Parts: sequence; C-alpha cells; structure tokens
Amino acid sequence: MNTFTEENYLKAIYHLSTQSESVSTNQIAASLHTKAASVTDMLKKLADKELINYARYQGVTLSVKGEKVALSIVRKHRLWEYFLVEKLNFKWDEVHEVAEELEHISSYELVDRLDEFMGHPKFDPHGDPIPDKNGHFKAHELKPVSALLVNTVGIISGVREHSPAFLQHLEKIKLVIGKKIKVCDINSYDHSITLLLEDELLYISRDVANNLLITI
Amino acid sequence: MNTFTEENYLKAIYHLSTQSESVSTNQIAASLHTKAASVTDMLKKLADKELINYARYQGVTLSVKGEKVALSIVRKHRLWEYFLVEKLNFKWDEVHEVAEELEHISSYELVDRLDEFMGHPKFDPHGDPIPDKNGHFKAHELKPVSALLVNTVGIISGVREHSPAFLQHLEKIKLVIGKKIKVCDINSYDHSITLLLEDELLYISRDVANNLLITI
DNA sequence: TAAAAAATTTAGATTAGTCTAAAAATGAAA
DNA sequence: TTTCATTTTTAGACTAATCTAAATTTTTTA
Ligand SMILES: [Mn+2]
Ligand SMILES: [Mn+2]
Ligand SMILES: [Mn+2]
Ligand SMILES: [Mn+2]
Repeated sequence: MNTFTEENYLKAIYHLSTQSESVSTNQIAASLHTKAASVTDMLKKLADKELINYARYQGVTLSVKGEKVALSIVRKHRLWEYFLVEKLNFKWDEVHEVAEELEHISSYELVDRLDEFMGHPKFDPHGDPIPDKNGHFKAHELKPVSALLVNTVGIISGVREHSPAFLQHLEKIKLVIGKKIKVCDINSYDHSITLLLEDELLYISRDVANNLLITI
Repeated sequence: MNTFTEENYLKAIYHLSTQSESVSTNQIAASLHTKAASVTDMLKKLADKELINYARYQGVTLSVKGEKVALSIVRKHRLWEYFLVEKLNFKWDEVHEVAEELEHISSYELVDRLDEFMGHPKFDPHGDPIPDKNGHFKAHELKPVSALLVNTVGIISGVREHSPAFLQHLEKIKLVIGKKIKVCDINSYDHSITLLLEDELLYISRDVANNLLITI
C-alpha cells in the first residue's frame, strides 16, 4: 500500500491543513524534522500517486484519496493512545511515541476490533476526536482558557500543546480532562490567571492558559 | 537500535537454529523469501554488529547478544498473537500476519504491560511457549500424533505447521488445543489414523498426524 | 582424487529516502 | 519595477536493502 514514510507525510500535511488552507514545503519539513529538498522529492511521489494536489512552488493540499489515508492514520493513532491509557495504564504523556509506531500497523480488521473492544471511544486521552471507520468525527467546540472572561466557567476538554513536559505539568496541578474550572482573576500585567478548581485556587501562566482548551 | 529487516533475519536464524546447529545462507534465503546474495550482504552487517557468528562459506549461529534480540521478537510476536485471540476474538489462523508487524514495535514498556494485562500467559494460541522478559521459557514435551501407538492417549498441545489452511482444517474437525485424544487405529497402508475425540471417531491423514503435536 | 554439482560470495545495478550545495522562482521592499 | 531576501526546486551523492549474473569455494560423486 503506502510506505511508513508516505503515511507520515500525509498525516503531517493533514495536521498542517487544519491551520492553513494550503501547506508549504518548509512547514512540512519543520514538522517532520527533515529538509525542504527531501520534502519536494516526496511531494512529487505523492502527487504521482494522486494523494495530494501539488503544483511546483504553489504549496500542497490533500486529495480526497489522500485525506482518507491521513484520517485512517489519525484514527489508528488515537485509538491506540486510548488503548494504552485505558487498558494498559500508561499516563497521557507517555503514549504519543508508541502510538507513532502503532499507527502504521496495516490491518484494518485489527483497528476495528480494537475500537469495538474499547466500546467505540469518541475522544483520545488528550481530548482529540477519534474518526470512525469512515473518517467521520465530531470535534468539540474548544476555546483556550486564556479566551475566558472573569467569572465564567468551562470544562477542561483538550490541549493545544502535546509535549510530555506540558502534559506532566497539567497532571501535577490536577488540571486534567473532565475537570470543571472557573476563572476568578486575570492579571492585567502578565495575563496569568487564577482559577477555581474543586474549591481550590490555582494560578496558571498565560502560556498554560493558551494551551489548555475548554468547552463551555 | 536494529532495523525491521535485521530483526527479521535474527528471528529467522533463531527459528532455523532449533532445527540444525548451524544455519546456511540458502536456508535463510528460503525462509525470508529473498535471494542468497541478499542474505550474504545482511550476514556481513549482522556480524559487524556482533549479533551473529559468521565465517564466509561456513554458515552462521546467533551470538548471545543476537539470541537475546531474537527472543525478544519471538516474545512480542507470541504475546501479540495471544492478545489478538484472547482479547480481540481473532481466530488462531488469522493472527500470524498481524503479529509479524506488531512484533517490531520497539517499546519494551508496551510489551511488558501487555504481558501483565493478559496475566503472563505461558503459551501462544498455537501452543508455542512465550519467553518471559529475560528470554526464559519452558517448552512442552511435544510429540506428533503420528508417533503414538494404538490405544495411547494425549492432549493436543501444539502444531508443527502454522499455515492458515492447516489451522482452519483442525478448527473445522474440532482438533484444537487442550482437547484429549486417543489413538484407536493406525492404517498400515497409508498411515492414516482413527482417533477418539470426545466420544466421536475421527479419521485424520498421515500428514495431519505428523503436524499435530500432543503432550502425554 | 579429479571433475561436476551445489552453495556461497562478489560485482555491479536499482529503488526509497535522505542530505548538502547550487540554481531558480516568488514575493516584498525600495 | 528592479533589487534582494526567502522559499522552493534541482543536481548530485549517500545508505539500506534488494536483485541478477558472474566468480569462487565447498561438497559430492564418480
Ligand atoms: Mn499523539
Ligand atoms: Mn493524542
Ligand atoms: Mn505466528
Ligand atoms: Mn504462534
């Protein structure tokens, strides 16, 4: 089918496409920690296979076919992350690297049975939606905590940054998915925020507030 | 660490080593469906990494280091097969190909937690022993059904042939692992055998009898 | 024990993916 | 609208794994 590497390019293009309409060679290179010249080579190959729409110097978008492949990789990634956390007791900051490998296991039978085994979860451990076998999913309406006004409430439902360091920090201060928060104060100097979390006050930096997502 | 391909070579050498002391280039080529010239190239590479003992034209054995790697792949393969059958309801003839991919997932944390999750199984769905995390395992004392005398009994405990066709055939006639059998008659012309299996008589060919293993 | 057969290795190519360095295209600024 | 910085592509090379065909070594057999 497609190689491991082709799948990683398609997934990278998919994720970058959620930010901007068209994706540039340099964006892909940065996201895959590779060089622009390598990306150009691969883009030609993916265009030959009709997985992307590509014109020299003009950036790239996924074709319908390419998006289907990308969504199946994302589905596998997130289902495996859910499995690792819910069944094997991994922490939410430990699963990403393992899922980066597991997402390339080719059997669709496997991923569908895994989905069934876990009861068709809708969101992964980081709050990201899990596409169904047809690639359909419904995302939460997410806002960063930093966008809330004083005295408004929200439920922690996702993160914008997935680094182990950030996830561990959230875990440590008990700001995990599902918890209800209320904004008590916004510091006008450094934009740090004081939250109410289960009857306790909690200070978070602007940076944390920007990367922590809530539903209302 | 080691590439996917290096791991497959080490595993092939490991399995062939259970048959003969030293393993030949052609044996490896046949077992990996590749060409002798390719095998020679890889043997040089594995020898450089001190994973095998290799002298030109003399065949090959695994080094202690190489055997450790091979056993870890075998452990992963068999644990994943057990998982697929016991947790995801795959049939015993459907799991080998998927496990061929899963065995290369590198995380040891993953395989150890999987082992724990399943209660440290000792044998895979085909009766093959699962090495523990130190590579230790105890194999059954296995004999082919064809080696039994008339009126002796045994318990189905393994197979010598792992093809889906053979496994499906056994499944169909209910000759599955754990069942108790008694040899009622051995045909002196074609060596086919009449078995007693749960109060029912069953005819099996010499070929089936040779590839079906029992403990006494 | 010498010739023939079989097994193994070497030589030389190929393909996928990557890189650096240089060339070309684009777009922003003067 | 020309220049210049940035982005992107091309050119040429490298590594891992593979192949075919030819050469070499080992083993068998006569
Ligand atoms: Mn992830
Ligand atoms: Mn995730
Ligand atoms: Mn198997
Ligand atoms: Mn097995």
